[in-house]
Amino acid sequence: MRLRDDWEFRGLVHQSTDETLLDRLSAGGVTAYIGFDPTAPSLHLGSLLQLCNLRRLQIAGNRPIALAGGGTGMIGDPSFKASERPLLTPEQIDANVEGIRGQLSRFLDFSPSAGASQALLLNNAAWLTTISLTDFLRDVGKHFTVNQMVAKDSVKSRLDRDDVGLSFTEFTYMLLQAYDFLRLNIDYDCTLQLGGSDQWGNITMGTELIRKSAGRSAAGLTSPLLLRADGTKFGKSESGSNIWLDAALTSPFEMHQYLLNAEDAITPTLLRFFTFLDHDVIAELDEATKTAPRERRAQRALANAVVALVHGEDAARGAERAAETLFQPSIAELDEATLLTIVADAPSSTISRAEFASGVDAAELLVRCDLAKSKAEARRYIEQGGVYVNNVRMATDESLGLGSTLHDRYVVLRRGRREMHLVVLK
RNA sequence: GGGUCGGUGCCCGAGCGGCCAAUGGGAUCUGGCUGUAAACCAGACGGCUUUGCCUACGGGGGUUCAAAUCCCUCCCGGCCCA
Repeated sequence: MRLRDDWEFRGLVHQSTDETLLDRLSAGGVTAYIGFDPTAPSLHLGSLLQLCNLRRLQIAGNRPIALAGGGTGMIGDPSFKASERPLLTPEQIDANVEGIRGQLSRFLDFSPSAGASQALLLNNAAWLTTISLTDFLRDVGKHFTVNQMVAKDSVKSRLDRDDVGLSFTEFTYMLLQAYDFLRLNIDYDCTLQLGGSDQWGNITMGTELIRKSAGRSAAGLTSPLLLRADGTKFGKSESGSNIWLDAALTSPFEMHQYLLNAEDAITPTLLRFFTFLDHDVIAELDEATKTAPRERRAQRALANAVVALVHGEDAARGAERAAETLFQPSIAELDEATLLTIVADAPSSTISRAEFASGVDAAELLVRCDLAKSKAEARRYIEQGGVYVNNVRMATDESLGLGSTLHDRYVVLRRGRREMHLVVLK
């Protein structure tokens, strides 16, 4: 399958500097890069599309460069941000870059056996923290006017606000990114930068700098922003926190659940962006959502594919098995072996048998299991009928004891429609 | 440095001496309807040893029986001037 056909089918292109770009990528041999901000120790679902795109490029025979923003991270990208970013310390940034490094290898082939399309991981701290200010201003700054910089959509909203403002430091960011592209173009023959649509302004600054200062041509390509039906960004959990790619921060089970609950309207797009499934499979799944939405076949396929991609096949199977077991209405009739298989994959915690036998305050247990932030909140959930023990709604005056266990060892707690937790007596 | 406006709960934003844990909107959560969707409807939404108590309206100090509300001072931000 030619890359061009695949990208068009999946709707991966939002803006492009060059009509022939997809054909050149289809032919292979292009070096392209995407930058990743080291603002956190892990990448999250919001970065997944860019990771997949680099992978797609590599599969088609191009050379992908993942650029960790160890230098730009010192400044902070103001693009479409409502307020000034807090500065990270160099130590934090270094630690974050290291965390991201490990995750990239799941998506890209960094081994020499990949030949000309061997992936590269670079850190722009290498050149950004060493260039002198006067060199930078003469070599980069001279090519741009403040007039055009001020006119960028990405900073316009900040300049128009009457409550926040934009620091000179962040204003400079677009020049730093342009310089990255120039360096990669000269040192690695990198001729393409990809990114989300919010990066368009920064990317074109780069192509312009390359043209003006090196007399070479380079291209830019952005992908559409992934929005949910209500216009909010995809990738945040319901409570607003990120879905991380690091299993220690977001368990495979949680990620699986998040995707399994994707709304119908956005699922076709997610399948195209985040999976490598064949076009006819995707078309079938689209159809399944229309004809038999309650089966959620598309969501299941999506959750399995993404968790497998990020955490491996075993993790995907474990998460699916745990979900099937826990959400079974007749959970009380399950045999012990089945429960035992999901302990590792489901969110779970242990409590001493003696403590549980003497009676545990339900509100306190909910807090301990992370199903409630405070006892007041836990009590509220119980009062509102939002707490289930072994999938049976809990009464306000009910207390928990050995009588609540399954096989004398397990208690399945649920808060609301879908927050599950397995308590194991030890 | 000067002038001026501002800093309120997750976010936006009212309040401008007591009736304020603080109107309203958004977000979130729970319930109903469903498919562990969406939309819609209803309710909840600082904490605790919960008829009460504690902590909160940028930080600290003060006035007062009583302060988010008044005064002093410091910190932070916007705009204008130098």
